Formats: sequence, C-alpha cells, structure tokens
Amino acid sequence: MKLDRQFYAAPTLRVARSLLGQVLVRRSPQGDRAGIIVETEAYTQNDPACHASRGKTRRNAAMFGPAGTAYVYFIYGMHYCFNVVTAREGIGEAVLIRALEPITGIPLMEEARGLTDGKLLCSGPARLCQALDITAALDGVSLTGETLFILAGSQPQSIVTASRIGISAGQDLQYRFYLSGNKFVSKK
DNA sequence: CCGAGGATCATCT
DNA sequence: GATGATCCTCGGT
Repeated sequence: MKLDRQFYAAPTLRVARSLLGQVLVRRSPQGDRAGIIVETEAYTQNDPACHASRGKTRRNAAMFGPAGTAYVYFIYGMHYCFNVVTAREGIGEAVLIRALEPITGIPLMEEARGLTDGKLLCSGPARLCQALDITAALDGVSLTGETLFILAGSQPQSIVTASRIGISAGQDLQYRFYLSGNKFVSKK
C-alpha cells in the first residue's frame, strides 16, 4: 500500500525514522525498480545544513511544496540526491534518502550503475539516484503519483541515530538514522 | 584497510 | 569566483 500525504506531513525527525523499512519504487517504461530504505537524514528549519535555511531559491523551491513532494538536486557537477519533503508546506524541511537495500529491478540498476556488486548499487545518496534513474526531471514531482512513490514495508527493526555525513555545519545534530546491522547502509 | 585528490558544473555570493 | 547533503581511483601500509 502506497504511503499517503498524511505520512509525510508529520514532524521531519519522526518521518526520517519512520521511512526506514519502507520501500521506494521507481516506475519507468523499462520496468519497476525498488529497494528498502535503510538510511535517512533529516534537514529542518533553523538547521544550518538545510538547503532551505537561507530561504527559497531556484534550487530548493521544491522543498517549500507540500509534504510528499520529491526534492532532487544536482551536486558536485555530476551527482543527484533525492529527498522527501516533510512536515508543513512552506517551511522547507525534508528527509534525504541515503541508502536502499535493492529488491526489485536489480538488472536495471546494475545497467544504470555499470557494475554488478550489489553492495554498491544503492549504498549512498548519489548511487541510489543513478541506480533508480532519479534526475532533475523528477524534482518537484509528487510521491502520490505513479513514477516515484513509497510503499509501506515491514516494521523497522533496531534503529541507530548518528551525525549526518558530508556536511560542515550542523555536525552536532543527531539527524541521521539507519537500520542497525544492515549491510547496505552507506557508512558506519 | 585507509586517506588523499580529482572530477565537473549549477547555484549562490 | 567559490563551493558542495558525493563517488571513484590510486597509492601506501
């Protein structure tokens, strides 16, 4: 069953945790690709690492849309990262999806990534975007649609809380969450 | 295993 | 003009 707007329209830290164990699905003419969400990071209001912390710009516009909107941005001249917009519309909060455990459409992922090592298919925010063909074309789309959405999965097991990866500001905040012991998490 | 460095460009100052 | 919510490769240990 597909997660609805209500699921996303909750406090961002709570959504970041509750997304663990759910199944991200990318539907394309080639077929479906899907994976279990095993690692997330929250980005909130008044959080210096949040792209929306300095107001609305061309890049982050999708963050200010309704909960359940996809925010996809381009970084380092070659990578995309995918976020789910959360909480109240207009405040600019989101959850970065950092890693998936691949379950469906693995051959398509391997082709998109140019490798067959399952461990490296979706273990990292840019890796999963490449594997699922998530690009700027999906920035702003609604997760209530048919091209990118999230299905209710199994109940999360033990969840680990940690500092976020790759940021300079806000290192002190414990806004990263991942499934304990899952081998597809991007980093320990 | 680990760290350093480069790739590469849209966005913002 | 500098930077970045990353990844890959290469060289050393």
